Amino acid sequence: MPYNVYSRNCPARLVLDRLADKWALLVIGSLREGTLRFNQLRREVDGVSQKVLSQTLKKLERDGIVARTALPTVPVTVEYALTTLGTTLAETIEHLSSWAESNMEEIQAAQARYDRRETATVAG
Amino acid sequence: MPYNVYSRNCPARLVLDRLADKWALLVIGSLREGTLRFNQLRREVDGVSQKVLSQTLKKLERDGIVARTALPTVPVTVEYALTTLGTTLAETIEHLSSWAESNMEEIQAAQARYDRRETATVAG
DNA sequence: CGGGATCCTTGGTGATACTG
DNA sequence: CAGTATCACCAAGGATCCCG
Repeated sequence: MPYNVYSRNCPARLVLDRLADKWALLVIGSLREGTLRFNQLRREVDGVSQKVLSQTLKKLERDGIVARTALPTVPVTVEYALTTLGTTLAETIEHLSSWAESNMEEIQAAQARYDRRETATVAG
Repeated sequence: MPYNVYSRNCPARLVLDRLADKWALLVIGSLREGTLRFNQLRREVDGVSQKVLSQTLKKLERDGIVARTALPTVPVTVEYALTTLGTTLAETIEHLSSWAESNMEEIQAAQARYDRRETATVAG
């Protein structure tokens, strides 16, 4: 193989880098249920600022993952939806999401164990 | 349902937030092939600083995804490996990774299209 | 309503030096 | 080898204001 995914200049790594974006993941997940407008998305993805949401959507649009449609209403209405490509990605992300849901208890238990060891070390 | 994954205080979202970490993803991917030592990992994950690698490993250890073993050699040898939990996560990430590989060409094409439109708009 | 421009703060990042 | 500590730096992110 010419290069592996972990190499800085591997194209797949570039894609992966972008996917490893908390907000992008959350936006894609939100759009799985259907088309949303800018402020709907903003409310759905709790904690995202307007600036970052705007940036994120622009990137995703550029990547062909999200489609942006501006309706000529007054005031303007802008709709965001997943493209076909985006839908396949959303399914993949869904796996990650459900993994997180299934294993979060185990993770929290591990964290508690780790933290107890930490303080125990300090104490004794 | 009590809350959705996109809510700031949803436990699953907390897990997801952490997973949306480029370096964590890359580290987990690297460990899929087997145990690695600190500097091996550092070489494998191209571009990671030692500070960040250290932080990342500590988080992953806390989450019970990675196991850290210090061998009493001189100088000390520290090995990192995936736990059982980590292995299941690695499989999930693999899906994401292979999605990226399969679709990166389409993404790059979309980007080129987008950029052409951009400059076209500017030009005329 | 959607989103650009601006300012300002935080924290990620790299380089360097040091310890066990 | 496997880190920790420190510093200088820059870019990402939040808050705010404003416009079409």
